[in-house]
Amino acid sequence: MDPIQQLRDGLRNLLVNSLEKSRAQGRLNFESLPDFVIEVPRDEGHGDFASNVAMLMAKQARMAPRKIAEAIYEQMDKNLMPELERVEIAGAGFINFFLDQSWLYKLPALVIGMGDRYGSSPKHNQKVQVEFVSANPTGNLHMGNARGGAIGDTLANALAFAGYDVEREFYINDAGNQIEVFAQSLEARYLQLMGAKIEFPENGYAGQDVVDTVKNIIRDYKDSLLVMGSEERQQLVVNYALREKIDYIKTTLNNFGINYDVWFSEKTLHASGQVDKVINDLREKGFIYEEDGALWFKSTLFGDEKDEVVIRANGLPTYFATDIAYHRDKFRRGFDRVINVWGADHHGHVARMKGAVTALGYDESRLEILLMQLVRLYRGGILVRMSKRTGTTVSLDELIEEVGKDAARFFFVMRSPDSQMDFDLDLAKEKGQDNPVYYVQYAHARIQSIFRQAAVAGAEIKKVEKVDFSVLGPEELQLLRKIADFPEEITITARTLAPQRIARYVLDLAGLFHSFYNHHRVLNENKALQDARLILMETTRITIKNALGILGVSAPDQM
RNA sequence: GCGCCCGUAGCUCAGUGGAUAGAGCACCGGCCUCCGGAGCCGGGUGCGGAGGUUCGAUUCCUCUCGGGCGUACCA
Repeated sequence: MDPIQQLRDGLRNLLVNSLEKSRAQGRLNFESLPDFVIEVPRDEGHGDFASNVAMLMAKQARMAPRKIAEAIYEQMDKNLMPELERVEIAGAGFINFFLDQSWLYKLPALVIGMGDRYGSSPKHNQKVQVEFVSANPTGNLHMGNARGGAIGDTLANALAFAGYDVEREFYINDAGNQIEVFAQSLEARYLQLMGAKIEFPENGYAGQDVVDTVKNIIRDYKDSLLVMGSEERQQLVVNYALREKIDYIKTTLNNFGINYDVWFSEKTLHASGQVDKVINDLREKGFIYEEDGALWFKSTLFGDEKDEVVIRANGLPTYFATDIAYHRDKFRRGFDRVINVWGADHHGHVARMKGAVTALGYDESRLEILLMQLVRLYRGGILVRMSKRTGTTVSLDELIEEVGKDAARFFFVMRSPDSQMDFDLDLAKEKGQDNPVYYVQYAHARIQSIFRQAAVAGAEIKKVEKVDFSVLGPEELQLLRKIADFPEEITITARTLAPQRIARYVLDLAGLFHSFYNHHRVLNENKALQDARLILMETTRITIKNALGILGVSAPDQM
């Protein structure tokens, strides 16, 4: 399978074997094996792999790390690892392994054999749900939704590649307070446009998009709503608007490369009685008490700062109550991991949500909440306030139109979710070399161009099994080594929920390619070298394309 | 006040407790008779500050300064 993993396992074996022998001979004293790593050193001069086992062992062995490393070295049975060329002890006590480079020669066949699956791990029968964006269906999608979309979808892709069964879910907030206000706003706009002189609700949705929706309603329903009672009228306009908004959201996210498996309606949680049920269940378990006419959840039991209202004095459930029901529903659907991508403005909700999950009897570590810092929008160097209500900011569909899906997605994911992001609209609108996505896409297009040239020249691309890779030089082997890192890069991304790793990885890989390209010709007189380099190019291309695929960015054949 | 996130090069940002902390942009200088110059090569006295834990701290802990967000019977 994964050749890197095989080598790591081999080296781990070698070390453990040597440690045990040293202990048996009384040269080394230790109770248990430390949790050591076998990593690819940053600096090539430190070998292909390195281990920190000697340093971690120092305390319990009561020996200097370098002494321990020497003891391990002396007991090492190199026959266990035929690829091993030499071992060095370096620095504070690192054990550096230098391998015969021929292990890399097996890689191209693996990559080409797996094709668009290269980088993926075998399925391991674990279900994970990623819920992201879940924007209120009362307005346009803003930059925060866009960032959440790029992050969530990239994570979902990475998790799927890492072997999980992944479900993408959008939670539709189609119930609750903001929907009432939405309905009142729509109704007021309708009546106003029909000539009535009435006040617009003070906290209503004042954006132009509401007016546009109402104009559509008037187109379809004319003045027929004037004779209705207010309740019936509000019902009609809000249902109309929700349909329109959800449709808009679906279309826009689709254009952003995002397709959900499940669109989950908040309303159904109320309708099916699940909200009442979950509050009752928590009450029976003793996590709910009554005060000032409201029902409270004892979130302080779980480390929250204060308890939280679940049923208001007016008898209506809060958003939190609905969310508890929602999360029980998620776990009942059998997910091993439940991942929510939330804006940082919801961070106060994390502790109590986890508390509620614990109270319901689930292990809270199965709920992972990825907090994403908010996006600040700049235009002409000036901060643009984002307000859904007034609609004065750039929406996702406008962004896609201006900078394109590829650039936008790459840009959002490049940054770590927990760092605040300044989005400079003027810069993003510049289609050009400032944007790193072009650097990567260009690498892919260039490789395709080489193949077009090869075809013109009538160059034959040999089967990978018949190619001799020993003609490749250090720069090319470095490229292969980077390609070999890809599967692990994905599993780390899936474990640590750090989608920016994929962007960094593919930038690095493209950089190695461009450097290679400028120093060596693929098509040349030396046929054996040409054969090997053509395969190397295809191997590189597949990896770039797969990485871009995870990011939701296209890999163009020409630009 | 309290809580969460962030302070890394002139700017925007990477960096799963490891060795000499990186990239892009900007700035300066090189590279096309040759597969796409949207490229390559070279040029850098930077981890906000102070303690602590550790063989080893940009990374973990405490305090402190600065920025953002939250602190509703809103979502």
